[in-house]
Amino acid sequence: MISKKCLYALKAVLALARHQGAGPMTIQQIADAQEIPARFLEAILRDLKQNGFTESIRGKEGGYILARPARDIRMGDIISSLEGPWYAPGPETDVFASIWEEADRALTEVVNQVDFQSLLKREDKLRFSHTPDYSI
Amino acid sequence: MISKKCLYALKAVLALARHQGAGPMTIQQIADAQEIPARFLEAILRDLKQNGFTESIRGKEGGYILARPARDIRMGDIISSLEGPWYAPGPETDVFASIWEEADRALTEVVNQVDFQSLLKREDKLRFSHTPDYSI
DNA sequence: CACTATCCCTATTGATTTAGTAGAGATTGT
DNA sequence: ACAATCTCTACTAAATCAATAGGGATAGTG
Repeated sequence: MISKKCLYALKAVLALARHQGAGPMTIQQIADAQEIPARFLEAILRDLKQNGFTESIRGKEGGYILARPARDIRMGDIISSLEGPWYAPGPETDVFASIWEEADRALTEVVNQVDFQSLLKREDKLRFSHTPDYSI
Repeated sequence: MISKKCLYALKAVLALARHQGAGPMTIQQIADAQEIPARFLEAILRDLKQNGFTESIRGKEGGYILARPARDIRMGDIISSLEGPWYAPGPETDVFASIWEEADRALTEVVNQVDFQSLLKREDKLRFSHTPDYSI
């Protein structure tokens, strides 16, 4: 099962992507926007920073920004940096090994095809289709 | 990460597939063949039975057999019966939901293409290619 | 019938991971 | 100096995982 930590990280990066160009976002802002426990998010953002996805500005007026354009960050990048590999590539060469590898490739291919720019677009479309239309 | 329980289950079914037609295999035999803790395997085989993959014969001369031909049992069947879904299909329709679904499909497709008859074949080939050849 | 090898069921345990929380420190703009 | 921010280490409660334990039920055999 995909961990909450990873889900939170994805949401946080999405929030930062949406905010890109508008200065840094504080942990609290991200936490509020995405309903993530702030103290937990703090640790997650530190991880993301260590992995080169975000940069931080300290002190007053500080916060987090994306280290590169949303277009250049893929879901798969975030996931694989936070989750360990989902199967153990042990030294034993049993029958299953090659299948785990193939499954891993299939999974990776899907999440690597989605960058955060396209996620923003997807989100916009979703919002559009879910917003009730009260006009007459 | 794929659980040991699931790995053990796959190995157990593989052992039963190899033994098919030769009467029931005891828990202990399977445990020995696949290096699985016998008491743990016991619980796993009960699960497999409940899910319709194996049948058991009680009493002396008893043991486990596959409930259907190896050809008709796929890796994916075993996995999805033992592991919960690897992502939580919640009611929230966020941007990620459709991607998790796609990833799930990709994964399922891989493991559903492999049945235990073909695993036996693969294993034979592996053995062949790994057996040192001492002839001169 | 007694015996023994087997599966069957419930409960318990120890280790690890997950999902946070707490408290104090360092940095920066005003 | 002050306040708002990030930074770091440590701690904890709950859940899950990987078994283990102790009987019970069943069936073949002499």
